[in-house]
Amino acid sequence: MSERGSAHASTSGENLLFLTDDQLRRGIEAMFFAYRGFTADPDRILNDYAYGRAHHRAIHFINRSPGTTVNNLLDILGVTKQSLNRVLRALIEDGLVESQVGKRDRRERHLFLTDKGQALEKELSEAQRVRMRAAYRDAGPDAVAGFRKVLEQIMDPELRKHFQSLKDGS
Amino acid sequence: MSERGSAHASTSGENLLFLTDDQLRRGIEAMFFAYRGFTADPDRILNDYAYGRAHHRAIHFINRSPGTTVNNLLDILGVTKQSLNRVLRALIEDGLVESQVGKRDRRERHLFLTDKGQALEKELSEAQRVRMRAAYRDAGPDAVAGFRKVLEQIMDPELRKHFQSLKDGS
DNA sequence: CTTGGAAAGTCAACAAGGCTGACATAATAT
DNA sequence: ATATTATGTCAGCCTTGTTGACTTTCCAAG
Repeated sequence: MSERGSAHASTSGENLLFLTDDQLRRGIEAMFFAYRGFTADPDRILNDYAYGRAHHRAIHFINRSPGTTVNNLLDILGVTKQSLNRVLRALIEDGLVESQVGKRDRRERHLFLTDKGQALEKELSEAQRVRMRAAYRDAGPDAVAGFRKVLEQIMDPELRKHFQSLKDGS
Repeated sequence: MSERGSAHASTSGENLLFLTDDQLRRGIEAMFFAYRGFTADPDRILNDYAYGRAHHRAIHFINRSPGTTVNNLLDILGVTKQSLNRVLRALIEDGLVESQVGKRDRRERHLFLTDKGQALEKELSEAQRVRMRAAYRDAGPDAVAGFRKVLEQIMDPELRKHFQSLKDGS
């Protein structure tokens, strides 16, 4: 934590200019505008398939952790089972997701993407990656590290756990 | 500018590891989880007032640019006038927003927060700033700079203009 | 073996907040 | 005069979230 030489705004010898309300407000607005861009490309594609963001999120995390249970997905997505169920039902009916009864615990349903589901997942995630790749490249590796660091701090601790447990494998 | 692939280091003398699909996916998930945290605190407050995020956004940008017109707000928020109108009507009826007929162009309505509106704005934004302040502090100034840099690149160019024009004054 | 409770699914009803389309009004611009 | 712009409004639709009530399945503890 280096010292910064410049002028005021310090309570403990550090330059805390980056913590002014104005800086914070800039960050808040940046999050707002960026999130719109972040979802714009997948949204366009989903529209063609008559799906929405809720379907995208389910597809993403099923792809990420094949065989995950409904309850686990519920935790990650933070919606009610009724809400998720509506989405899953559509995806299963349309043949994008397969639901397998658990072997150890046959109450549980394990979720998998079918080939068709994987195809859509790839289309969606690649569209989203194109934008992120361009942003990362323009901003550079140091900026990317900071980006991720701040985002991680913004998360609720509960969600941060989920995020981190996705780091390695499911 | 090609370079894709997973794990090899450089094609042009630079280390491009931060552009791997895995890194991109991590960023995508970080955005997802962080945005949830980002909106969580205001959402809780809004719930008490029977308002939603749409009201928050309107309040935020009216506070940011007092006297802004409906059309300008429409551009920034990226929703239809019907959608915005529903929200504005509620805020005006409840005495949080005041709508003044334009003087030069009397078709326009200029929007202002009343004292009551400013009070809610302050409550909402302070709740959001508490989280952001903690995140900024934990991540440090360099990370914050990178955070903002990447977010700005993620925005649609159209929205980036709006973001940037909010930098100074309205 | 019975039973309590967990996991999952389902139905119904509702709300917020998006959307489109059609139309009204007022005022500016041509 | 007429066209265009800015705004407002009504009606209706969709997605995606919510609660509440209820059922089915099935594991596990008594």
